[in-house]
Parts: sequence; C-alpha cells; structure tokens
Amino acid sequence: MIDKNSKLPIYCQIEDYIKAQIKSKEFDVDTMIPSERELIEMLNVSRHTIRQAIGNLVNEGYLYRLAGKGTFVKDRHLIYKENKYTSFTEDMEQLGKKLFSKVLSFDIVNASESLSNTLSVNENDPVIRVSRVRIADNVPLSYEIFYISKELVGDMDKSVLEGSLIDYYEKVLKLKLDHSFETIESIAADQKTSEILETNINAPLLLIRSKLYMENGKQLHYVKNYFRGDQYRVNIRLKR
Amino acid sequence: MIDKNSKLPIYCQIEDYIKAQIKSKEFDVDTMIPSERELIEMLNVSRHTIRQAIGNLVNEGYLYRLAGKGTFVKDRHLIYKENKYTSFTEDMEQLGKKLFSKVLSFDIVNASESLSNTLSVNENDPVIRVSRVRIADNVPLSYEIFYISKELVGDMDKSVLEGSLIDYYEKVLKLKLDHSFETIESIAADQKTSEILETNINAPLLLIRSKLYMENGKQLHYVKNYFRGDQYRVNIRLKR
DNA sequence: GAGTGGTCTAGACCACCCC
DNA sequence: GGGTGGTCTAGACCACTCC
Repeated sequence: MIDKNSKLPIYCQIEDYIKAQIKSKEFDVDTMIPSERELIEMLNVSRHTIRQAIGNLVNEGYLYRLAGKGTFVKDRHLIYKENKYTSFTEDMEQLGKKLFSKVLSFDIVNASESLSNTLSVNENDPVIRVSRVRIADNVPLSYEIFYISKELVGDMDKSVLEGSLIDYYEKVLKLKLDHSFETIESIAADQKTSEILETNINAPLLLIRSKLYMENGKQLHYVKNYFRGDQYRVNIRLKR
Repeated sequence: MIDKNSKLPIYCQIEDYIKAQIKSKEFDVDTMIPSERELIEMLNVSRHTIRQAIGNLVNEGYLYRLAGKGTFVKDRHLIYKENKYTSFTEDMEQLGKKLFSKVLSFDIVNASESLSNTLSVNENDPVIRVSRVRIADNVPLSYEIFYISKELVGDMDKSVLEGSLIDYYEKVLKLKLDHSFETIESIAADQKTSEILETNINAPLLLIRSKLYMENGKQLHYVKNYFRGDQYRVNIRLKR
C-alpha cells in the first residue's frame, strides 16, 4: 500500500490512498474514516505523517474533523479547483473553446501618478500598455487593457500578446506567480466598448480589475478586463 | 515571550509573535526571519511547533519559504480577510453603514424540479421562499430572494428576516457554516427590479447566486441577489 | 561543509465525546 | 473509562543552496 522507498512522500501516498477509498465509497459520506491510531497500524507510519495527510485533505475539502469524535468524509457534490487563478486561455481550453487575441494597441507610456499607485512602480517609470480583444468561437468575449512595468519584462515581442501572457510569464520568463486580487463590478457599455465587443450600447458588462502578484509578494501586472455579461460569469468559493 | 501555561496554544503565540515582529519591521520585507533552529533556541520550543506556526503564516500570506535558503517576509500591501464568506450585514457594519431589510414576501412553496436540484431537497418538499430589499443609508443596495428547506429551520419568525440570517443560523440555530459557492454575472435591470432598486430600467446589476454549505457538506440555502452596479462591487483573492 | 527547509519517527499529555 | 482529535517534545535523515 505504502512504498517507503518511493520518491513520492509518504503523506502524499496516504492522501492518494484516502482519496481513492472515498472515490470507491469504501469511505463513504458522513461516515467516520479509521481513526489516526488505526491508520498508524494499517499503514505502519507515524501519527505525524497521518495527521499531515489528513490535514491537507481537510484543507482541500475532502474530510472534516470533529474533536473527540473522529474524522468524516465530506459530502461534496462539486468541483474542487475553486479560487485558483487561471489564465483566460486555460479557462477557454477547459470549455473546449479556441481563444484568439487581437491586439488593438501597444504603447510604452510613463506612469501617471494613479497608475504608479495601482501598479507599484515609480511615477514616470516606463510602463507597457496593451489593449486587446479576446475572441472565442468568433464571439468577442472581453476587451482587455493591461499594464506591466517595462523593467520586469524588458522587450516583449508583439507575437507574445496574441497568446497567453500567463504562459509567457511562467514558461519563458520563469516567474513564480502566487495570487491575484480582483475587483468585480457591473457597468454599462459605453460607445467605444460596445463597438469593440459588438454589443448594444449600455449592455451589461462585468468589469474585472486584477492585480497579479508573484511569490515574493511583488506585483507583476495590472489588468482591466471588460467581459460581455451575456458571455461570461465568475464562479468562486468562499470559506466561512 | 512564550507562556507555556497559557491556554492559548504555543503555536498561536508564536504566530502572534512573528506577526508583531513583521508589523514593527523587526522582521522586514524580503529579509530572512530566524531559521527554524534559531527560533527553537530563542523561544525554547520544539521544531514541530515552530513549523506549525510558520506553516500557518505561509498559508495566510505573511511569509514564504525557499527550501535550502530560508523563510522570508512577504511584501503584502493589502488586506487579509479575502475569500471569507461574510454576511452582508457584517460587510456593511465594517463600512460603518446601518443596514435595514424590508421583507417583500414570505411564502412556503413546494420545490419545483429545478429548485430541488439547486437546493438539494426532494421535489415537492416544502421550501421557505423569502424576498427582501436591503437598504443602507436610505439607498436600496440589493434585492434578494432566498430559499431554504423548511425541514432545516422549522418555523421562522418573520422578525428574523429583518436581521442577519447568518447570525440566526450561527447563534440561534447553532449551525456550523463552512463555505459557499457563488456565481457572479452582469445583467440589466428589468422593470420590476429597477422599481425595487430605484434605478433606471436596464441599469447594470451584479447578479450573485449563492449556495451556502455547512461543515458536514450539506447545503443550507440558495440565494439570488441583485446588487446595484453603482453601489456594490466584489473583491476576491485568487491563488495560482 | 555548514546551514536551510522537507519529511518522518516514537513517544507524551490534554480536552472533549460517548457510553 | 476508553476512544477521538489537538498539541507538544526530542530526536533523525534528506535534498537543496551557498560558499
């Protein structure tokens, strides 16, 4: 069951084991899984290792613990990839849609005061400003304007902008992304945006402003994204 | 520094200690905090306890670890209560606004097929359906329709509906809330909604559908909430 | 080679739940 | 009183980074 010589850590093997038992209904919803002491006997590992595995599964929503009673399988009908930052390209791939980006503009500007605050660069620092439309299956989904410090990415080839920026950050620049802050609001399309997105004027749009941060806590880019309300929605999971 | 006789667990005290050091710039951004072995000496506790505290602070975004190098303070300009499910009442309290709820309707209906799927009850089970307007500082913010299985809450006093439902669940019914799934989209106000929210027809609204779950994974309620786009926005944090 | 975080063991005592 | 998870100790070996 557990291979102590595997290069996969034991606690990961235990996680996989428990997930498999849940999947096969061996450990069923709302029933108690074997206690930590029982698992020690069954799997021949220390309590700390068991607790490490169970703790991770609790955080991921597979199990819940009741002190003094036991550890139970959680009833979870749903998805599990919530609250993950994903690139739009990845989202569309998962939906089986082919994404295409049309670059509308590409400039290097000097940071205004307000931009220098939002993007955490110094005022007048050179900033790359790009606007593009993102089109899936011939329908325009979003009009996007993003800003990134020129210092961080140097010279960007324009062809990069037709693909996934996230891919470029991670695979080409080898940056370690960590998280993003997003602000979501509902607005009405103005003249220009409605033309770009091929909607009526005043059509409802989701405006999502996003700040993307790296592992060391430094900001990477700032994006304003106007999504067509009839084409896009956001799913999130909130923890009490 | 560390009180081993305190009823507050040692690892919590260590977390508080490290947070305080960060706040006072004693541990500063991007610099290494004392190594785990050094902290063992400094605080006179075991390595496991140190790691427990540091692990929690990493999860909360205060620190980041680099294997072979050390543990560093993360540069975080921002808020920390992201991705928490909060009641609307709590949100408004934090903004210093006084929230008032006006109940528009209160019915007991039999679950339709689609509702029984959304709310995970059986078809034709009795369901409480309430609609209300939520008003802060005399401005209508949201029009809300919520559904809850009658079996779960029994007879609800109508006065409960003028206050915070979440409070009622937690403090009166002693239910343990765990998480919610939310779907956010942008729509245009129809005739009825625009009248209730005192907006123009076709005004942009945030429609947020929310399913609230308890610790055992069972669903508690389903809510459709229409927020005025000019009055409300959503902030979230996504992890890569 | 010295220092770091990552993993793991073998114990211990506690508060809480249930019978 | 016996079982559960929650906390804590005192060790150990590993892979990795940096010099």
